[in-house]
Amino acid sequence: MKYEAITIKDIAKALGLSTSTVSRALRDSYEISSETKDRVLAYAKEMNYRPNPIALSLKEKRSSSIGVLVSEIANSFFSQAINGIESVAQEKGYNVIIAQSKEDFDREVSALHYLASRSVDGILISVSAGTSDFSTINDLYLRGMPLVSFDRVVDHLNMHKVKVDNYKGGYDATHHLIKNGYKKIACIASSAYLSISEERVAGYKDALIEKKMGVDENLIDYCLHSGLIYEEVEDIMNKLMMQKNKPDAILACSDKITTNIMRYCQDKKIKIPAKIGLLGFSNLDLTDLLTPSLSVVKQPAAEMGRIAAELLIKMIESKRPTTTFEEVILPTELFQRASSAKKAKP
Amino acid sequence: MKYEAITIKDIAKALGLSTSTVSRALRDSYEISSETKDRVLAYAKEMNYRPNPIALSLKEKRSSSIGVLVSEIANSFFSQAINGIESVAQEKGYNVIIAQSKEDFDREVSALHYLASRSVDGILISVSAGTSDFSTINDLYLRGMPLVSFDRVVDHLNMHKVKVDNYKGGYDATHHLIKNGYKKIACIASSAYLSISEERVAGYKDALIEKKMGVDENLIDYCLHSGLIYEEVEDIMNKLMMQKNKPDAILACSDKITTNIMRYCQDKKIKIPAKIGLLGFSNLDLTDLLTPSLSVVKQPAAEMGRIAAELLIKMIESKRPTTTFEEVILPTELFQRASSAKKAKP
DNA sequence: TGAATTTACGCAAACGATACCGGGAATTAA
DNA sequence: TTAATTCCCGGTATCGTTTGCGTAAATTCA
Repeated sequence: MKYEAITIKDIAKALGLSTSTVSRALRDSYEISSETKDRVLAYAKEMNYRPNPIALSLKEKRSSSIGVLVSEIANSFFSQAINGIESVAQEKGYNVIIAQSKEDFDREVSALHYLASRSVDGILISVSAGTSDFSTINDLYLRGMPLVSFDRVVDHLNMHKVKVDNYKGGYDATHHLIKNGYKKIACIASSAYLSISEERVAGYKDALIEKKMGVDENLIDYCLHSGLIYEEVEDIMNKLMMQKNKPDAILACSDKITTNIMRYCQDKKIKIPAKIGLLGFSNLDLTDLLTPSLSVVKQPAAEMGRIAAELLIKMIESKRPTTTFEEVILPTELFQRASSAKKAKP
Repeated sequence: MKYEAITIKDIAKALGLSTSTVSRALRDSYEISSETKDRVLAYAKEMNYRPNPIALSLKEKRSSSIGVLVSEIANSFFSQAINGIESVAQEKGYNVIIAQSKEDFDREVSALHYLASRSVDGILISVSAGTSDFSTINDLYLRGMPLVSFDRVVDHLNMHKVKVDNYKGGYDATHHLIKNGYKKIACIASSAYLSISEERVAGYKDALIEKKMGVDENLIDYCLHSGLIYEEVEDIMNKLMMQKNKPDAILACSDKITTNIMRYCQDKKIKIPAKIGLLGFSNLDLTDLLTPSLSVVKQPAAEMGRIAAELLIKMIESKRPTTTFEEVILPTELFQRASSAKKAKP
């Protein structure tokens, strides 16, 4: 069943004019008499005429829509980011088309191809945790597709980047744990492919080194799927808790990892923070209401989305190809709560 | 800056063929010799040819995209629903274009017009809490736009509906509270305009009446913005806690209302469930980890999204106009946890 | 009055792809 | 040898819109 709507041709036929006259009348061209304009406008309004955006897209070679590729929509960070993106897009007259990679490289590539085949004017991308090959993205860049990466940016590619200060986020979080008396701090990061993992871990390491605490590689681990699967976190936690140098605190570097650790500790009846301190990167709204209330590093998700969307639309609407790329770095925010409370002196 | 891509014309010119021949070769028509097909296919592959979806849309009068209108993307229920929608759409070759109304009627109308002007083949809609006038939706229906409403459905309009058994959800929740010894159960619902509010409240009332507990209208209140704004919930809670017939339990009928009540009780140091029991509709992942763990009525959000998307795509792809409309009703699930624990005998 | 402008509109091409129609060349049948 | 097929392929209209160009009619100017 089709949704049939009135076209410029219908108006032309009804009023005995040519399509060009109608088109110009609707665009208020100076070469159309005011009487004709009035007739056309009145009829168009009466028939509720709306220009066909697809025909316009074909003509103008632009679709007025932007693609957003994230790993998982049902993730508080990304849904907040999309919220920001949508608000900017709506304001500037762009559609937002969303796609999710589910942290899978193949799905990411096919989603990119799908979006890229000229159905969007630009793409906002946060790469999947499973992605180590960026040739598809680079191909798009080389072919002139406006791209902006956010959160999980790709360091060595030429494009605008919007991210948080992951190094400082990791550093501050670790520093806070140290200050609160934790001695053996483990770090569970997302996929090692991601620069955000690298940076957060670097901040973690430097905080330890600065306090002369030494870095134990056995206390550092990575989740290929960013903790999306519980078992992934479970395995790492089992390994960590079995080893001789057992941690007394954990820095979790993504939302799902953080909450899955909480779930693990609840299952295994490991008391937080008595047995183990916990501090995680998270954008969930309710972390303050959790048991125990969760210390988190929060990212300004909606703002990242807004800034990324603005950069992208600026690129799309620019006459000349963009040659210099910005890297916008926003601050993270540390919320100190019960899950990383000061450790009782032994 | 534009993203230039190869067209069928370029291939035709390069190989000394006509566009029609190239088109047929690409579609594997029988009237093209296998040599020509091979040449075309090889060249197309080499040049990474992809058909222009916009040109196709114009020709076929379909855009292969569906619009989704929700009140707020950064809401666990809707992001889970969108997740389900996206997975079905992706599978069937449709783009998903999202728009949010922010619970505002005007934004809803303009978003609908935006989506409707032939840039989508159909629309999935969950109406905003501020909507009492459904003429825009009805206009779209009359003009043949395929529409499916989900969650917040519109009762008196002709369209497929996918929802949960709100009545039973409200009834079961209230029954559970009664069974656990609560005597004065308040109910805070979303906008009174929404049928989900009406149905949940009806279930609540019937459960009370069945136990001969009587319905006190002073214990029932509505949030025009579905609890999106904290102050809205704060005002209602203040009113409830001030009045002489103070409730000893609350049934909260939406995600944001539930969590904002928890926040309120934490602020005001009102102990849950000692001072007041709490049970809410919610789709958050972490309700089991909250303090206290939160009793909830959960909706199968992703499944609702999937079913709604399937119904919509079936409608879009149907040759004849849809005349009979389905109403799919899914069960809710009640999770009994600490926030509504059995009341100690006084 | 005749020429030069201006006014107000129509024609047709273009965007990329598809499909109907038609036709030349090669093959087969008579 | 000629007519009838079959095989391949090209021309062109079409989708809805914009826009450069052309051109009658109306107006202005000399």
